[in-house]
Amino acid sequence: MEKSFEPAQIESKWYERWEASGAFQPSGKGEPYCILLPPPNVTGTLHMGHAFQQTVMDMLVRYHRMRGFNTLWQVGTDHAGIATQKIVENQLAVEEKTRHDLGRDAFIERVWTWKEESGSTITNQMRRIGAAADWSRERFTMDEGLSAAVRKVFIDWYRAGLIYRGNRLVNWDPLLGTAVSDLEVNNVERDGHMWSIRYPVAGSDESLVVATTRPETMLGDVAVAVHPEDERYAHLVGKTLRLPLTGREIPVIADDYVDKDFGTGCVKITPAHDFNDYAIGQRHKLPPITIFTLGAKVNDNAPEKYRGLDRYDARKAVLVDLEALGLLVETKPHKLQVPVSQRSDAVIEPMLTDQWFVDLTSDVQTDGRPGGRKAITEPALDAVRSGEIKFVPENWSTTYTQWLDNIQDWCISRQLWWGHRIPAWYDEAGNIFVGEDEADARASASVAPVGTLRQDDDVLDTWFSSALWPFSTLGWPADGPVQNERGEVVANWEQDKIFLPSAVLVTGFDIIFFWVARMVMATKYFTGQIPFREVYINAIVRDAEGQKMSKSKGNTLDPLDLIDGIALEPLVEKSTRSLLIPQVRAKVEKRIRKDYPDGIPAIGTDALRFTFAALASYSRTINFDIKRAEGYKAFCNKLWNAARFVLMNLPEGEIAAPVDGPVTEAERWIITRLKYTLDYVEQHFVSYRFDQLAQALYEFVWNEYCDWFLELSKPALNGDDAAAAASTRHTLLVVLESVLRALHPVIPFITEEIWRELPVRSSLSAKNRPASMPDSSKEPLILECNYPRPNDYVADDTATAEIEWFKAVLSGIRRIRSEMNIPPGKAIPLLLADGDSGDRTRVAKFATQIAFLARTEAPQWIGAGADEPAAAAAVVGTLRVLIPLAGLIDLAAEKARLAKEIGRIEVEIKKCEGKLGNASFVANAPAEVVAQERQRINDWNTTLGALREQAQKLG
RNA sequence: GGGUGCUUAGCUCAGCGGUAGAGCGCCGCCCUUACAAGGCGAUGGUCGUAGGUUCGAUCCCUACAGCACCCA
Repeated sequence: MEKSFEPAQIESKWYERWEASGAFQPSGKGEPYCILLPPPNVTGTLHMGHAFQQTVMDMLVRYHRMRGFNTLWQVGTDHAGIATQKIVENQLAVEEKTRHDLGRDAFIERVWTWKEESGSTITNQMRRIGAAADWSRERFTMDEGLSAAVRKVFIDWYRAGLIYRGNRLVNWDPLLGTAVSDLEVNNVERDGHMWSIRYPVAGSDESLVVATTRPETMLGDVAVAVHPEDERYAHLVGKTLRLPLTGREIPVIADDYVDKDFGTGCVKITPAHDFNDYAIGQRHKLPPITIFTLGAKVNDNAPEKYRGLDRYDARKAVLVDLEALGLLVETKPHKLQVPVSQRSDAVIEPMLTDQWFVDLTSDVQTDGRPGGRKAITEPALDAVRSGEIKFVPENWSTTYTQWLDNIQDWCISRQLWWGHRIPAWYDEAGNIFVGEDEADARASASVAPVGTLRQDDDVLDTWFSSALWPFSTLGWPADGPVQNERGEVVANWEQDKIFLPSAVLVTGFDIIFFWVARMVMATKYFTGQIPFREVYINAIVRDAEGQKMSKSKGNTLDPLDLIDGIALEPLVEKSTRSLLIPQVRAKVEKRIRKDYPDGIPAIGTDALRFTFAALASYSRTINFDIKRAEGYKAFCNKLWNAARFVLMNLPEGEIAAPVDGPVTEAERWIITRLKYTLDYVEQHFVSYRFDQLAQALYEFVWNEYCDWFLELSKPALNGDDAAAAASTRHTLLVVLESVLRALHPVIPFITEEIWRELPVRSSLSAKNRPASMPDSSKEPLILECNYPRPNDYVADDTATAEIEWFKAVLSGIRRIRSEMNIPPGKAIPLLLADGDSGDRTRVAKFATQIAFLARTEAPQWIGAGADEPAAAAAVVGTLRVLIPLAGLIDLAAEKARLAKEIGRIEVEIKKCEGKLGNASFVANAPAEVVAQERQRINDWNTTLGALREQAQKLG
């Protein structure tokens, strides 16, 4: 083995071997365990959030595979309708073309080409993370099979009356020219103005003043509303206003939506461009007036002079004209919430358009069939409320249920070309025909079409197809094998439906609505099953200061840069490449030069994964500190070197197990510790506490195996007791081999690499080979081994007590050495006084180890009453461990050290006495707590006695 | 306005009704034959504030403050 851990060398060779072994595919044996990968955008790249999430999934998948489950990690990508279309449109823009220049078919052809070019980027990056996924079943939401599922769901829901087409107010992105979901809209606080405008009452000298942040929309006003109990305006309700600039007459209406105390208490109502106003308009049966085109320019419903103006130019023109008329009462600065499209950053314009919706809100249809709330929404709510689906951490279920309780119908149509085209046709009379294809649509119709049929131009929301992921990827709705475009079988519902429900969904909280809820709806409706039993909501990865990672801040990290390392200049270049604003570029460059003056060191995949695990508590954010990752690279190196030590000390050939079990206490102790560690690990896998899991293994490897067992093995290996030496060699190997398997799900590469170096053909490893791999001629892989279980190991509490005693003695001597500045290499005399018979036995047993590890001469007992030289002392129970002062130690310093220790213990004793002296404590506290307190005070008093005796001896 | 979190060592975070912890950093001594990406040792916190419950509160309850995020 190399002298130190070199991640790049070992990572490169294992992934292909693993994949080629077939172990990533379901074994066909054991209980099914399935994880669905949240499909990333096909043209995306891997970011820290993906890397974290995928590490979590991979740990679970590898662990359960080693535990003998029939494991499937279902992977794939989604077509990301808007994002992908926009990328290709941007490419066309460079050629000074639009998608309309190409036409629909040629454009879609071009998107496919781009998908073929860039679609494997993210899946290849996943392989670098070590993702043990079944690539032979990789799917894409636009695959023929998944598209068939989309069509079937649309048609079935339509025929069940649960999908409808309607003219509704939707969030319209005027830049992209499509409706977007309310989930794709961010409300952003912006500085704006509040304008007060006077509306004259018709046939009177009176007037009203309305306040608005969007004065241009007055062109579409249909009313002014006041609160029904607002006395100031009661006499005007029912009267008519003359709408300035248009000359139209509009009524004053009363509606308790209005807040009397906000502004003037009068609200202009523009139903065609505001969601609240739309609702009021419907209540009062006021037809909306649309005043904008789909490109957010003023349309022909407005007075001629404003027509064709962009909405913001129209605002200026309206204000100028109102001012001229003396109707602009006030202008003041105002902070307002502006709806912004996540996809284009354009300000959303609510628009009345024809769209397709999934009904999620009606209880009963007019013909008596169940409405969407009963058929789709409530089953999805019940799945979580009943506990059938559990969120981890649990409180996210509140987020889920509250959203579903207040859900709106789902607008599923998008005015895009890239996506699943809606399987609906219109005849010349406007009748709708829905079906698999035109023929099916005709055949299923109850009326004869008038003239020719024309297919709907729109496509479905990408999330519509993602909602079907839990069952469409398993082959539904076909009932036999499903092939991909290369003719390979990728799914077979008949067999694969055993993977539904999947075990756990690992995903971010930000898509609980987008995706999680919709998967539950669709899966419940179409299969009658829940899509997954648990939902683990992973934390959001932020930078070391807790800031959100963003390219314009320059605090993003590319997981591959952490794995491979990157020099400063290339890092600056790639971080600023896509930034167009010079000030932002300069800021980002400055930050990167400050944060990473030497670039980013290569820490390797294993250390990155361990870091993610160690940070994965139930907290909702994790702050990624590169320093922490470097620490875990050191851990990998520690493990590596421990393995080197073990291998250096192993003989050639078979390593036989000692016939009567481990010979030494140290061996029985480390095996006990291993057993308990594995017990914790098992619990932490169940509770998804990867931080505690990582910590338990970290502490075992470093603080127990390396710090104590390896050190204790040195005197044993070099000692005279041949049986102890042989047994110790075996235990060194057994524990190392076990802990490698235990660590494999977290750090797969290094564990596979070291494991291969072990004498795997020995009886030791053969017994851990799973039944599924009986072929001994095949090169064994750790990833196919059984996961170590607590019951594979025997606890020995007596041995543990012995070693704890030994550690206390050794730590006492070390403390004296360190505090008295005795050089570590210098051998010192060691005397022992007092103590009981147990101490005598233990000293005899551990004499060699103590002398070796503490660098002392052989221990000498001082008889009771005999003269003692002045010495520094460590106290273990009643035993005094003495280092003579002569020539080594400063008497005054030792006295001061003792006094400090005595003081500390006196404080502890006072605390105990305080508790035990309190009658109500003794009366009310549980008996074992009182007993524990009595034990403590005894122990402290024993130690105190020994320390005082020692202080007295020093004079 | 509704909801959900968070506040513990210099930093990042665990923890928990009964002796306050880890990693990193800092300080001291060591290149001791697995590992200087290391070893040994030390320092460091009245657990956001104020009340309450309790024999006992960092932990449970209430209020408040500050900081995040989600929804309207």
